[in-house]
Amino acid sequence: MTSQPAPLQEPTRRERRIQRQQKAIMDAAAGLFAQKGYRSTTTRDIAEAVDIGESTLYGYFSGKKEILQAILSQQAGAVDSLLVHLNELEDRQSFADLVDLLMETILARRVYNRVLVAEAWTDDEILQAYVIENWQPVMQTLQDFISMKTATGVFRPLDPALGARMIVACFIAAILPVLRGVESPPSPEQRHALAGSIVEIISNGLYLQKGQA
Amino acid sequence: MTSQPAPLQEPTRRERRIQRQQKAIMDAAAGLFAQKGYRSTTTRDIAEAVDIGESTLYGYFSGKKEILQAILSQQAGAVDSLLVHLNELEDRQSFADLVDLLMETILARRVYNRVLVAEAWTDDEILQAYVIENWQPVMQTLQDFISMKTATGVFRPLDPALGARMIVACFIAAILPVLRGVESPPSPEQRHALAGSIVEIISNGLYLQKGQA
Amino acid sequence: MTSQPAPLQEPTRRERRIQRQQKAIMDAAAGLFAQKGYRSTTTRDIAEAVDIGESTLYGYFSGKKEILQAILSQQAGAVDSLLVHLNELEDRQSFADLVDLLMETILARRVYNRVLVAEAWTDDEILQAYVIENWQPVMQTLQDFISMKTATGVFRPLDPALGARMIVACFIAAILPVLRGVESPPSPEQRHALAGSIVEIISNGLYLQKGQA
Amino acid sequence: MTSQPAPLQEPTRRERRIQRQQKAIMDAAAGLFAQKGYRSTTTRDIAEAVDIGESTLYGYFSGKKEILQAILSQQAGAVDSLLVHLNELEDRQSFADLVDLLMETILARRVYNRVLVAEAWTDDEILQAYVIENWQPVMQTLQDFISMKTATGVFRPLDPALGARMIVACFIAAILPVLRGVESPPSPEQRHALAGSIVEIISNGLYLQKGQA
DNA sequence: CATGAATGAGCGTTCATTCAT
DNA sequence: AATGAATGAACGCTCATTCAT
Repeated sequence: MTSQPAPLQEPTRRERRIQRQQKAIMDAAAGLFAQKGYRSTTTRDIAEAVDIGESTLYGYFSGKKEILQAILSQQAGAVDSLLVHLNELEDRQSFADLVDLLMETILARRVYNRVLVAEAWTDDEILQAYVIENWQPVMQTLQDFISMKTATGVFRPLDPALGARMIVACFIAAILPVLRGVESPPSPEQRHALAGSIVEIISNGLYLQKGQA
Repeated sequence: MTSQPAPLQEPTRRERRIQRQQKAIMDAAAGLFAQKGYRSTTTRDIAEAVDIGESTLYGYFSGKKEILQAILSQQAGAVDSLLVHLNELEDRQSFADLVDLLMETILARRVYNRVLVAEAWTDDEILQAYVIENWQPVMQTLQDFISMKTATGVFRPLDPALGARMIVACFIAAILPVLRGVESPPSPEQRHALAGSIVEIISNGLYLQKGQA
Repeated sequence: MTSQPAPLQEPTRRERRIQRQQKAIMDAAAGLFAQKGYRSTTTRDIAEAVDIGESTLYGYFSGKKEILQAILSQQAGAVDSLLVHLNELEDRQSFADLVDLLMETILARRVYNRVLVAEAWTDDEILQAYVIENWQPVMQTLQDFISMKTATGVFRPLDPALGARMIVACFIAAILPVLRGVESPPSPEQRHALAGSIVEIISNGLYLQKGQA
Repeated sequence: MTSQPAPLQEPTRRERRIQRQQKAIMDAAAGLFAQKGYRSTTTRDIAEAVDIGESTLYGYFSGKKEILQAILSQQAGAVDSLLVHLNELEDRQSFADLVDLLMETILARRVYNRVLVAEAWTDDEILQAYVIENWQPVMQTLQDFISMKTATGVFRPLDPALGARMIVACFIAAILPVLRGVESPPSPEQRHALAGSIVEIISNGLYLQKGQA
């Protein structure tokens, strides 16, 4: 008895405090991983950045590797939510809005994504589990969209896989310096304009078409 | 005849043997750096890959870091040679040939380039010294080309910097899996066809133009 | 009473434990440095002598070199305190007491001083920073004392610098085997008698003077 | 047959060349050992100083340690020759000449002696084999001399061992900076004058004696 | 729950010595 | 006889992790 309150669902207080601390550790660690790489970042670096004792980290994560995995996992959900919008992609949905959303999604957690790129670049398991696994549905949806457009004579005949890759490449290239950490993220307005330009290029190419004035 | 004194060029025998050994070390190291990252690759790993004693490495390089720098430096010359072709880029020179050459250049040392990307992603000095320094002239030339085409009404009005970035992004995206090490390099024929497709897309876009049939 | 807040001086508990451990490391290291020399003593040797892990050393000193410097620095303060007595050196203060004090001071940290001699013998910076720097004032005071005695006709005419050096040489020679580690240190009584004999010789020489009987 | 000339005593030509090379190595090594210590001097350092290949050293000495021992052994003979003069030490032989000779002997090979002091200070075997072994006869002779003088009423009553140590201490102290390498060696005239001063002090002390004017 | 202290495993590097040429 | 090349052994030091408090 002794007035034990709410024995079942208790994600309250202590639980939240733990999650807040975990997020603080992940943010600090991600910043360091992005700057110096996972391997060159020491647990001492992380602990100092969060201003806690080095061994306190082990109360929130089972080790350095788990901190990395927690950071990498963060992106999975975010990309999933994209699928909803992608599946609705029809003519009435402008490309620009989609690209804008993709860029916004990636930039929202740009530090986490920078870490993801760094690690996936040298680690096959991470590439598979956190990149291919998450982006495969996106690429597939894009390919299906292209196939449909090609079949209906809207798009020129082209390899859907290559087309999908080009689309993604173009908008990622546009934000690469931000992702890499050498440029500031664009304002929503800038980003929107950028998305428009990219879609213009990818849709109609560099060459001026006749009749476009 | 027989008494050829050869007084000048004397990089013979021993010199060549040293350079051969240095290349063997660099190749082995690059493979390991690409797989596990520079930091996670130990000098013991490298020595075992070349099948020499760990301390023998130090007869050819002053340290682990110097091996990395030798690998990174390799690319500088290759990119320089591109500029010659870029500067000749006129109407009569097809885009496709240029893109083909760019891809060939990058893929020729694809393992070295994979290491370069990995390190430049987390190290600002390497990014500056080995990427920006080398690619800036290439990007500038591309921008100038685009500006010229835009001014003469051949290209649509667009930001030359963005256009240049799109061009590079498209062909790099096409070979990214090879660079990353998860796909085999294309045959020259495949590569040539790929270059054609990329140029087609980047030139005229995804949409089928009227009058193109 | 009991509510003593002690707001200022707080080198308590942990601070003292750290200093105790540092001293234990310094003592063990000094013994090894004295026996085998600094260069031939490994950090593993020191750690084993203190019975701690090798890496634990680095929690108390930043490296092997810092352990040496801590040992060398120890003597500075001790020599400084001598100056007080030296400056009071007048007729009423017997030479013997001064020499006794000098010997006691040196022998109190004889192992540290043995290390100091060893390193100063081959390292100019250490010679300057830890020997000349500390002993210069002592030598100067002795020279001033001799000059004064010479001027007043008590001492024979002689080079004060040479005289000072002879004084120091004689008492150091007397304790050299102890400093070197091949003899046990003398008891206070033995040391006192030794000081008397040395002063007798340095004062009146080996020759029996007329009228001394 | 084959006209083999002089099969027995053949310390000619080749033998002498070997000895000349050995001496060159010993001199270079002694200079380095004196500056940086035996342990901190590498075989590469020595080889470079003699301008030969590192492995060539092993044609003249069996290893680094043997070079050191050859250097240390050099002094043995020199000290032995002193004994002849010491044994002739009588009244008619002035102290000053003896001290002058001692100083000259030590300074003649001052670099070798600096190495000897350095190594004997931390190595008991070297102390025994190269210092005590060589200097014991000298000390003994001095003690016998003092005992005789004391018995005949010329010297004051004193411990012969202490007296002998004082004598040696005084003249070594006078040349210590030269031995250490921070002062240039004195000219023969300077050395002679120095010897006179030292003998004056050690004989009659610092105090002005009555009747000495 | 937080942490200072401790540490084993392993890192990059040096060096005296050997050996084929 | 001379040496460039090679290397095992060992060095000083770092760090992710554990544990007593």
